[in-house]
Amino acid sequence: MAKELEKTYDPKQIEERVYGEWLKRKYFHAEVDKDKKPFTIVMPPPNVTGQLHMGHALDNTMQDILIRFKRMQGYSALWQPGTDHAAISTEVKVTEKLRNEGIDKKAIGREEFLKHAWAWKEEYGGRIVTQLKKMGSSADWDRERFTMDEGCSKAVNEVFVRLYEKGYIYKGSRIINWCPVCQTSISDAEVVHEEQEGHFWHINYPVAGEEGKFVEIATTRPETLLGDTAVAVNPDDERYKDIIGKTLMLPLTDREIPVIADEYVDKEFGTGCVKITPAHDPNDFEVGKRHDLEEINILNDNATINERGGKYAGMDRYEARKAMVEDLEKLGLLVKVVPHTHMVGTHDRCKTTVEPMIKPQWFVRMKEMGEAALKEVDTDNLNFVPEHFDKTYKHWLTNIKDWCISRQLWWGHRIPAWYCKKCGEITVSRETPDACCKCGSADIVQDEDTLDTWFSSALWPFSTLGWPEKTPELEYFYPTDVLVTGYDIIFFWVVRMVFSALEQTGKSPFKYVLIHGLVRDDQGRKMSKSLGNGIDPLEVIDKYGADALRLTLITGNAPGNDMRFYWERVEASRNFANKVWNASRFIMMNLEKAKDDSYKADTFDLNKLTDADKWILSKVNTLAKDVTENMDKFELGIAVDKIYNFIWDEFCDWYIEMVKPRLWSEEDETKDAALWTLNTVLKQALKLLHPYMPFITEEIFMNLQDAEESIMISKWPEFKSDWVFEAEEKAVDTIKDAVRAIRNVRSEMNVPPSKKASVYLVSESGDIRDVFERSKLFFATLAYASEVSVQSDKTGIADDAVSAVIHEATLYIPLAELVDIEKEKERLNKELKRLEGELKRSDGMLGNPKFVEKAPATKIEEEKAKREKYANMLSQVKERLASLS
RNA sequence: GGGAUCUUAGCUCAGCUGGGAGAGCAUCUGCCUUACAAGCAGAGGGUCAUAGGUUCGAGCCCUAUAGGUCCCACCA
Repeated sequence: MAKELEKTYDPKQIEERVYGEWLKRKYFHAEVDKDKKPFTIVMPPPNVTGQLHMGHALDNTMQDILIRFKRMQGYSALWQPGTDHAAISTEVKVTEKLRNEGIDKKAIGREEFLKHAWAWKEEYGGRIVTQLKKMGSSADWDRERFTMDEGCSKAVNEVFVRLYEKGYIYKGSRIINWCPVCQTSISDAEVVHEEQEGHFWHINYPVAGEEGKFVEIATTRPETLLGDTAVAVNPDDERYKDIIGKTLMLPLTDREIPVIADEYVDKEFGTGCVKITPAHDPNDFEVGKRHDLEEINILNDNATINERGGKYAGMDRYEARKAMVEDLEKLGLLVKVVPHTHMVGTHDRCKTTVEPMIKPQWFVRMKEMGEAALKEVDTDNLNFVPEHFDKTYKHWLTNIKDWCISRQLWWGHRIPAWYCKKCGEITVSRETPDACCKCGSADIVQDEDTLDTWFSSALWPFSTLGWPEKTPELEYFYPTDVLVTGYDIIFFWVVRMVFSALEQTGKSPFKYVLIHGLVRDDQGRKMSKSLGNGIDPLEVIDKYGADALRLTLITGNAPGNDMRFYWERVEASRNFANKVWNASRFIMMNLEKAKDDSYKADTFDLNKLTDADKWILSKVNTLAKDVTENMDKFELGIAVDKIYNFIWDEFCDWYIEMVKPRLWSEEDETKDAALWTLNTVLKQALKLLHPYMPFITEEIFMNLQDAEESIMISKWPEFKSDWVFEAEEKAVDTIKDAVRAIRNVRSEMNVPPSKKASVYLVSESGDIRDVFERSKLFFATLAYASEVSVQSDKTGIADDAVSAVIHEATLYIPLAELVDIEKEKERLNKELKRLEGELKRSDGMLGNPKFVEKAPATKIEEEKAKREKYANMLSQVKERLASLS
């Protein structure tokens, strides 16, 4: 059975082999199984063209932990994976690639371009999935989906048609955000506002027919002057009351524009006069609607000035700005230029400054669906973890505007709308129609635009399960249980999934939204390509193993909080893996030497266990309960911290050390109990650790035992009432106290471990004496004692022995040659002071009538017990001091 | 302008419903003790941002202040 294991854990040799084995045995695959309860997580689909980064690593680790946990608990646990077509970024990449090959996108046309795009997808689409596998992700790859596959596309069309028929999708000419580089409209969510250093140009607009009279306006974008169709002032502004209704000569043009009054204008800001450009500013657009102003578009799609711009036509927007400012100065109309920092909208993909433009686009009406989504989060059907993120969600939904869903791209779901060339009617249809729905003409042409990527991702939780078909999967696995994602895409994605699911399926798509933060660099900066400070998860895996990376990402982190990445932390994780490895190695070595197989018994006579065995069994039992509870609350950081402490401190540093003398001895009659306990507790601990560190736990588990075929599908440890041993826990805790007290004393006296000494334990309590009597063997080892004498008084102990006091007992170590009486007194006095302090605190509480009156009885009892303990220890210390002087 | 969140040991962070301040790393002191030096044993180090308040009791709840971070927002 157990074979020889290397002295240090080497993940490289193991991870690929173990993962391959899991795949081969189909452990990741979840089926509809009426005998089991379903548990479902849908993976946020990474971009097909993307590469694994720390964000994915964290996101996927958390999901994998939850899915492995639930799988072991006996659920039919489905982790539904897939990838996203990522419209803009893929289109940009493919276009770039073609350009490098000397191919012009527009020249080859839509059909041909899409062939290239699909080829690109085929080539790179698998990369991210391969990388996710290296993390140990146990997703059901047999069910892998793609947002543009047949089923998802069908769902997209279905939703589009339904919303259109309901009047929730409409086409309209509105002011939208236009990216001049990507040459497409983008939604509000895709615009990021960046602070930029700019200028305020103060310009005089001459009043028509009144020589020498001007209205001074201030603008940050002077080039938009060409599209001005009014100047607005506040109706209550006394300064400008007299010019309302007058006409101004628009400089650099031959147009005249009116002065209008509108509440929108802030009297305090700028000059109090605002130029109105309805075609290139969202506010001005609104003002224009109110005052019925002409909308003059002065820009081409690539942000050069169009034919309406006269002499500036053809210039780029910034060139035109410069030229116009110069011309205004020549005309003496430029009053001043003031430096001004302001927020400028940029496209989140390419960082280009967006240009507001009026364009015919498709929109989703958000009012009703937004309200439904808003209400849902107040029910138990939808919960954020941590809870406060529901505020972010609500805040966004409260201020939501209609969603612009059309994109002037080729890569994506083409809008299922056809225009009739004859009558102009729009036909919206699930399948390509033969004729216009109104006049029957076959002369129809499909809308050129595609849908926003998020339109299809919004359907992901149910489209991947077969919706709109009523599949068994949809019936069984939907609604899903948990969505794991970063707080940065709550508005992009979570909100849209919720309202889409509510509208289409009548249910919230998931019960919990587990939010995590960002993985930052060691200086707390966001990892980014431009800074070059990103750390490649694959490099971490290569150097330290996937388990170490996973542990690092989970340890010491609370839901929703950002974390910093330190190589030192990965090292610490790796060290833990090695610790687990070596402890297991030690145990297996000893199991091999066992005379019989009784340690394998599922039912072992617990009466044969010693105090130490019962203590650790009781501890691992409590651990199972604590870990399960915390994982149920999504407190993965707390759960893994408890496992770590149990394994390293309690199991390795204490229990294994306690049993060593029994294992060394040939004829110890409790040896089989020790072996059974080591084996049992290790298996329990490995199982609890498995979701966090799947590879190493599997590798050890497979070497350790042959009863179960894999730790992945083994049974999750449950709390067992017959593994509760309170008395033994207390007894061993007392011994640990004694051991620590002795080690402390020895360390302070600089006694090396090699120097053994006799230890005397003196206690008036028969129970305490029994405890030490029973555990004498390991107590002696841990306390570096040559021999241990348990007695009820100080008979036979030298007066100058070093001593240590614990509750209800005093320990003596006669180390005459080493003892410095003064130093010993000093130590005891320090202890005296500490105990007096504790006693004072305790007396203060118990002496407070209000505390005794109002505090819960258990608290008071607890405090009384403490007081008694300290009083007892204090008197021992005093006695000891007295005997020394 | 609105909102969220943070301020705890030298560093990075835990601390769940209020009941004697924790971890990892770093530092210092001993140890090559037959699983592990990627280890073992021990130690030092914190008026929990500040000021009030509620409470028998506050790192935790309330209010204000200071500083940091993030998100949203149409101030030209």
